[in-house]
Amino acid sequence: MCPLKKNPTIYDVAKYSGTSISTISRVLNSPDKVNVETRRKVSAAIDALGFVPKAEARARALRLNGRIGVMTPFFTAPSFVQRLRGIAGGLSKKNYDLVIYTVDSVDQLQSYLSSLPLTGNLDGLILMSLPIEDVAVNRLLKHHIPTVLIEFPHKKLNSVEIDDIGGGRMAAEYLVAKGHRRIAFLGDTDLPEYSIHPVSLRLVGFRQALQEAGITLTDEFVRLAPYTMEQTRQVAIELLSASNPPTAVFAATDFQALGMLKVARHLGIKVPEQLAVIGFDDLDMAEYADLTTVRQHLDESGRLAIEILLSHIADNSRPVQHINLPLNIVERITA
Amino acid sequence: MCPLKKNPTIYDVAKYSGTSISTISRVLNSPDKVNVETRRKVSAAIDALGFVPKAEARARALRLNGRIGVMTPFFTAPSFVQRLRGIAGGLSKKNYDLVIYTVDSVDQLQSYLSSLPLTGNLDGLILMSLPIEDVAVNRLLKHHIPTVLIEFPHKKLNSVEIDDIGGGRMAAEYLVAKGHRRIAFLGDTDLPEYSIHPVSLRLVGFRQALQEAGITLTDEFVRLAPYTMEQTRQVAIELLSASNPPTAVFAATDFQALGMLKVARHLGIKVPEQLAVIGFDDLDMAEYADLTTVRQHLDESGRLAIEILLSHIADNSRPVQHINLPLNIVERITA
DNA sequence: TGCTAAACTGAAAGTGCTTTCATAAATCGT
DNA sequence: ACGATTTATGAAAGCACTTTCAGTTTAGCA
Repeated sequence: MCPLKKNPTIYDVAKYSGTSISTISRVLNSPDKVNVETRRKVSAAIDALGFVPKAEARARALRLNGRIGVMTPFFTAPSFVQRLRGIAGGLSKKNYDLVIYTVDSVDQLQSYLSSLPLTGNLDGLILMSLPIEDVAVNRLLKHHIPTVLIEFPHKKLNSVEIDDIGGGRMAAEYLVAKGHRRIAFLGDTDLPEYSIHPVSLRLVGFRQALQEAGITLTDEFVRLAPYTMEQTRQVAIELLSASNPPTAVFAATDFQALGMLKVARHLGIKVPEQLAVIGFDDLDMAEYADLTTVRQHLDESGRLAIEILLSHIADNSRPVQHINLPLNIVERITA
Repeated sequence: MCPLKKNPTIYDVAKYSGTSISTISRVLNSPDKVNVETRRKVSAAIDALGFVPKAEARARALRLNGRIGVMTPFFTAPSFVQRLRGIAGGLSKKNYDLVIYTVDSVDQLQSYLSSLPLTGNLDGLILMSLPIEDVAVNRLLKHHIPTVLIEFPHKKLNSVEIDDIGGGRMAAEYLVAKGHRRIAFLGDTDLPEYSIHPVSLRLVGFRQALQEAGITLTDEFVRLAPYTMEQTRQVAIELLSASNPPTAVFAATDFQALGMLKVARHLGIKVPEQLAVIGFDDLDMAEYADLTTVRQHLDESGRLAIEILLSHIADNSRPVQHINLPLNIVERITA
């Protein structure tokens, strides 16, 4: 009869639609729990009255804001994306907003980390592949923001990690077992300075295991290229067209392994006969390319991260968790 | 005695300072109405407990940072990711929070669309590859939420689109010009029912152009497979191992083109000599695979969407824009 | 000293929404 | 057809604060 009141509340909507406030609340928050017919009536009432739920009241009743933040290096790397997918998947149906903060400098990271906790409108935070200083850790702790780190552990915060050194070793052992002696390493350099460099750890493990097999990794066989297809190709070409090229290459990321494969293809080098290539990550496209690789379950790492986060939001007295995800070699055909 | 509780409220402060919550509230809101001595005690308690009124924090945060929402189909498709990257890039340094909503059913889309404009505190919204009904459009308009649609235009809302039909034509013309007559189409079926299906449009254009070249696309040469590598392979195998296989295939997405290439490789079919493959999208990995493809600039679509959105947020009287992004063929080596 | 106005303060009633719990209705197996 | 579930709904108890209102001090002033 008389729509457009000043500021309709759920009480008004309830009256108008002939239901109760609980029902209104339900159609707003979990529509599937409301009979479709009732839902329709309520929606109509909401529209008719121009009802707008007040975020403040909601946050108060819920004792949380329903927002979880994810900070990630500006996602150029496919692996970040797959992790993000895991996070989004684990969060769907959970009634939390997913707020993405892309970081592209150490300054920005710092400033996010110093202001975000204070604004008090995040219920939890996930840091992907970002290093965090003690000061920032303490700030998060002090403000009781549940936090999960992916790929960059800190003893006081939850984390989901992998054993990069071990992964490097696995790659080395695999190639050695296949009989290779002339083995090269292809890594990237330009993960931005503020970001942890798991690639270096992979190199450490790789070198160790080779050492133990009596093989010395010479400088000539350790190549680093910025994380772009073009630069990777450049380095790959140098490596492969040397006078005495390697018979096997461990690329510290699948992305670079793919670059390597492309170069090999163009140079007419047969894979795996003349050149074995093993990658690291097991990106989606690794399967397409039949790339043998050290698999870390990227999606899973994201999924685990929110699981931990949500459980800590629900009960913030839970002890800190450090989860170590297993690695394994996926043997396809490039090595 | 025991400061640092989880989340101090005014009740805690009241107890700690031996006053009542009303007094705390007054100290916060109108200090001059509180006896200076009491005020001092309360302030001390506030400091000791590290009390931050939640509502205030929220309000401040909401003023300081704007929020842009992006709704996307649950991003399994690489193309969504690349668009998202464009969006994030265009938004960095802009002092807006990026809130991601992943949609995986038509119900969820509806419910987001009916509640987000109201409850979401969003300054603007981008819908990626999602169809939107008139009702929802009107709701957005009514609540003055600037919106940009990507890949699914609506006359009343801003949009960034491409000419899918034209793209299909380009592919056909390209293949015909190369002398092919036996040409097949590989599309996907399982873009979830709620999502627009640009692939069908590509097929329409493709068929048209073939027709004009005097070639009829038979049903046998139109194959649809769900959007997974496995299913795509299955269909590709059927197609290629038929008694009279096609000499060229247009895959409606690069992802499927890659699946096709993989199958061809496994069957020992030479590309492009025995089989030409052309894709659509120009994903990152298309370059790696040397895939000839119809390029749409995915990153750019996201960036443009954000630009339009921000300009409309700044001045909501601007007229609706419909931007049409150009397509072009990137000739690499698979076709 | 007695009486009133001014200055404080706390109890309690909102505020708009969520959620638990109990009840009522509908669906099902047999 | 009948108890057993399952599903849908409403009543009512929070949630973290603000504000009103009445009560208690205190101060002011004959």
